[in-house]
Amino acid sequence: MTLDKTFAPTEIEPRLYEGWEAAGSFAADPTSNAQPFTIMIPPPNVTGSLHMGHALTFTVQDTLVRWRRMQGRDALWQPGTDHAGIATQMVVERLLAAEKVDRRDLGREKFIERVWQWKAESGGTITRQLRRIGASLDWPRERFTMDDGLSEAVRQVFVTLYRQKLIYRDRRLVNWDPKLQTAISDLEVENREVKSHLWHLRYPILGEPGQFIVVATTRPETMLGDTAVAVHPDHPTLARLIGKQAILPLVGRAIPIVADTYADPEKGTGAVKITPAHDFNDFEVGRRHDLPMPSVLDRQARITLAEIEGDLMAIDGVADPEFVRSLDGQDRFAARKAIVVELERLELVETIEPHTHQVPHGDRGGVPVEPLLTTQWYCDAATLAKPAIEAVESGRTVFVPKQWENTFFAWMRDIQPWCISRQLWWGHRIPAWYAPDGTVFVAHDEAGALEQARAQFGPDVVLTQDEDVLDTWFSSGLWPFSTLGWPKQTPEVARYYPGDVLVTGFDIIFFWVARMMMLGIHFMGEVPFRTVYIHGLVRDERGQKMSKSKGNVIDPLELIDTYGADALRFTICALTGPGRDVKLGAARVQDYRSFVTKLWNAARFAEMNDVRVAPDFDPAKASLPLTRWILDAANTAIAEATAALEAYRIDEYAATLYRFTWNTYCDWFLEFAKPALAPGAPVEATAEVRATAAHVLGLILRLLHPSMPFVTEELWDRFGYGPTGSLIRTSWPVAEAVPDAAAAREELDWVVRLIGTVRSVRTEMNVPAGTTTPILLRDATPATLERAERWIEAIRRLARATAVRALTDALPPGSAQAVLDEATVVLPLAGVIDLAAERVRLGKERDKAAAEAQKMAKKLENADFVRRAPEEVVAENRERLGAFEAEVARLAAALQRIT
RNA sequence: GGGCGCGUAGCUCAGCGGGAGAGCACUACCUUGACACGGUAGGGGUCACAGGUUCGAUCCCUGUCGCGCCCA
Repeated sequence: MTLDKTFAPTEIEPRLYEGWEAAGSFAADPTSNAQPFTIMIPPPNVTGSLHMGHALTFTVQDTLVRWRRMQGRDALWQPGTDHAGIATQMVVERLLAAEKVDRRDLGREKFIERVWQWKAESGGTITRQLRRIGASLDWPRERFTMDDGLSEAVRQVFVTLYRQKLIYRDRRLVNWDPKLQTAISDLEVENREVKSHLWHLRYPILGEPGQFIVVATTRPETMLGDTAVAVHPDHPTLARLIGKQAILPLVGRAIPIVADTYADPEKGTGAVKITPAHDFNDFEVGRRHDLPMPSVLDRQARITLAEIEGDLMAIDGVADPEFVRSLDGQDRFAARKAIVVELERLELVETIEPHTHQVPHGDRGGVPVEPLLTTQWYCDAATLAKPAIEAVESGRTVFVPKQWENTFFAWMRDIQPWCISRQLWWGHRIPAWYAPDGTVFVAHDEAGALEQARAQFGPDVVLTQDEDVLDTWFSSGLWPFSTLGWPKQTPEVARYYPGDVLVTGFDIIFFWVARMMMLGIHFMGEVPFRTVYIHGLVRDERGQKMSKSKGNVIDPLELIDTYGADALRFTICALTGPGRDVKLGAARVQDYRSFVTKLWNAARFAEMNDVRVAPDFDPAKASLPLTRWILDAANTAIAEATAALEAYRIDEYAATLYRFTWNTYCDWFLEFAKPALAPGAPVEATAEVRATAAHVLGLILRLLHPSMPFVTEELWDRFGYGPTGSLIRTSWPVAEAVPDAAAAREELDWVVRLIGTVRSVRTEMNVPAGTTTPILLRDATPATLERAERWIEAIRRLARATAVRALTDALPPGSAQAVLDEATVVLPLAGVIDLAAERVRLGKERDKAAAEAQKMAKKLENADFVRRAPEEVVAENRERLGAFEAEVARLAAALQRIT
């Protein structure tokens, strides 16, 4: 079975993964008696390919799932993808554009066919890539948000909420993306800083020739739709104009000057133009003052005059219908320029100041959104939010880290109606049908709508289905139960809802977590998950966000190709602190690849030394200090690793195992084991050491498996710990009592400190590595001397010693000395070391110990400290004072001997 | 403007009331039969700053400065 010199992930990983998948190792078992453990995958977009953010979130999820599965839980990690309405439609439209086809020419039905075709051909990219990082998803359960079953869930939810009046149609301002020509929700709008101007425009006062009210605006092109000018009621100079009328330049219409606190006297000129149909604040002002709300921009954000045609009039030097008509059909930015030029010509521009402000942009289309007055479907989020808020307040769902609950609350407590209709083709079509007179019927299908129509109208009428589709997040919001078969009452729904933990980034707390909470509670009567674990974002090594435009994007698949999936996964685990972004570059992954290699080489060493699995090995029967010591240390590692995972401290879990594997098992245990494994060692000791080495290596493989599934499974197989591919289902280790652990710890601790002390002195005194010396112990107790004798082989190897024995005579000339507990360690190095340097070194050691002792003494002299500090703290300080004082004395004596 | 988070060794971060830590990087030595993707040892920090609470503060409180993010 000889292990290769190095671990070759590219060859081994696919084979292992296929083996697991074929064997059904990832499968949940609804018939099992085990306690379920459920994680719903945040469904990646079907258009997606694996990026570092995915690598982070899926590594964390897989680590948790594999761990719980090993603990014997019936783990369900539910896979699937999201149809991603806008994103997918854009991908297919681009493909069509390459064929010089517009989707409108193709027609809705044909277009949707094309999307499905695209999905069949290219939609599997992300799921293939998930396999590359080792994600143990239960693939036969894979779902897609547009599957029949999930679509049925969507219709069921829509119809139910409609009947409960929690979904309704409303005509109000909506965020309109003129590029994609669809409404979008508040969340899909991102404010971007834009350098522009603030135009101060003069609106003539009606009946007061030569008098103007000056309004400041960032959007002169919307002035055609102005229906008022607002000033603050308490404005010192402008308030007198309230109740008068202004003449809207260019249009010629008279508009009222109204009092409204929305006009901030400190900002701009103190007067603002009110365009209710094209600004959210103005819309509210318009409602308060019952103003007309003409739209002057169409769905492509071009000027349209249809609603103001009748208002146009010619006023010399102020308004010119011909000019206004020339704007019809012009793009909003072209119109802005033209209007400013015309107003300047009319001397109606007072000033133009440079102005930087936040402009809302569509997150997908990337162009400024246009508030537009349209009829859309809305969901009454405020009502649904209440129980969701309550669930988090009462702790039925807990956020980790907890501070994200504040973010959740802040948004949920001020939640706005959720615009759920989209003017797209790819998505869940809204199950609403209209009679010729506009009456709307909401039903599961057309037959249901017809039935309702017959009941209302008597004779059959022709119904047309709503053209719009639902916001993608509407179906994602049902994911925790729609994937389980709901609305059917499947065993899965009963068993795997609610889920245990949702793992995701903070960027979709609003988009997704909040919606799942609202809809899950409403339809299932219970929260969709007990814990929401929020991790950070992946950034590049310098902490910058990865973006294509910056060119700092790292491809996780390339990292996997170069370093292996285990190295990438362990790196992610090690760097994922709570509430911290993960700064990750190839260099880091390379660093942690060394750990994978280290593990591999430790296993090779074991193999070469005939370390074999001993099936009947019992830690409780370990007799040697060395084996008891490493078994005890393993128990500590098991406890720490388990506690870390329970607390979602993936970084601590990784650090604990890194330390235990490398520093404890490799650096000390295997080194100490070498004498016992060497030829000529006592047979019984050799057997116990071998069996223990195998046992603890097995523990390490089990403990590391959740984060490094491939290399651990490979070694598990090669060593024959179990059948091929069985580690994934092997039980998670639990601590097992070790006889006399404290004594073993004390013994090994001393040996480690002795070797460390000797090594330190040798290096500091520049003793050549090849030089060996006896180690002489002065003032050592008989117990110490016996201990040294027991470990003579290890001490020889690790401390470059020829022998260890008591020193009863005078100090040999040219010796180096160090203090270890009650003893002084003496290394006779005549002719090798510089005695003057040794004197300096010992002096420094003594001063250091003396400084510590003095610190302790000073503390203990403080009566307040002795009186008020806890007893054990005072006792500890006394003890340390004693130890330091003894050390100072011994060092001083050592110094004395050479002077 | 409101809120959240962060400022600890050159870098990345852990610790968060009683002895300043890890990994990487660095320096020196070591090609010793698992591993140079290695071993051993070492240097390096007024724990952002200023107050306060406390017997005691990197840790708790207040303020200041700097950085990042979210919301308006």
